[in-house]
Amino acid sequence: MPELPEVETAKNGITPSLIGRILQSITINRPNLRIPFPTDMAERLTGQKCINLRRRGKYIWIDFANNLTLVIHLGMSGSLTVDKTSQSPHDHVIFTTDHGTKITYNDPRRFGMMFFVETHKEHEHKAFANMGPEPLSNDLNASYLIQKLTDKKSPIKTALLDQSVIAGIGNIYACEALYRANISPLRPSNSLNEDEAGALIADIRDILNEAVTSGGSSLRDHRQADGTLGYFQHHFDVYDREGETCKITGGQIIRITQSGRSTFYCPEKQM
DNA sequence: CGGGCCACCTGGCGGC
DNA sequence: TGCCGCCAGGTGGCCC
Repeated sequence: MPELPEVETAKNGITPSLIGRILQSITINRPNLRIPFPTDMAERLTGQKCINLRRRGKYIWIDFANNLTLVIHLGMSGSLTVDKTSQSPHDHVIFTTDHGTKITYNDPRRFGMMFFVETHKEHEHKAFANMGPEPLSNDLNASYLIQKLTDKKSPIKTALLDQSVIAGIGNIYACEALYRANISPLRPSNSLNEDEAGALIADIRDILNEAVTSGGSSLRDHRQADGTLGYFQHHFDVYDREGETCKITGGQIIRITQSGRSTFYCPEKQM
């Protein structure tokens, strides 16, 4: 599921059940996801009070009163559900609060991860030390982006997936933002001028904000924390629409492969 | 060092 | 109906 809008939706979905609550128990049903769970993860969390939830890029940060922050990444297929009504063999971790609320981490492909950092020392961890600015913050602006792309000859689509350039963008929203900005995904990153960089940033923000408002995108069976489906997938202009007609030019949307990932775009609109 | 390729996993879907 | 190959929202290690 998880690019910035889906991670933000997941974080917001579990926040009311966790803030101010004490974890009563943690059930861990297997030794690892992509990487092993931290040693004594359940013991370190049991009895701890949750005081805040934050998001950085595609990671959720859950802060506890003892200065411990649990970091969760949803990988390709992870989800967090409050009081899930059905069970699945891919329910790997279940957090139970002192109110009896259960928050289930489910992840069929197990590309997700969980680890600890010391609160307010997140940036010392390698996952965050080199991470680019949040796209919805003022840290991202045209002069930053131009400077960051100066020596990059790789395609702009590939650069948008690079979390050290901008945090949180993935394959869907990279395609959608380039479509809106009329920029070909094949353009060398360092060929963008300041106006194009500014327009691209504005479109990235619009897309991400719209998707968050829509509860994210639900591909396959992914759902929000309360079990409802996101619906931004119905607003995709190009993603997964190979062969369909561009609503602006009437041209055909095509699919190409860049760095091993599918790119969807309209060659007539995006130059 | 930048960039490409592949591995990590499971499951759904289309084609034969 | 089955089976098989391909594809999937991400990341990071290895290699040139």
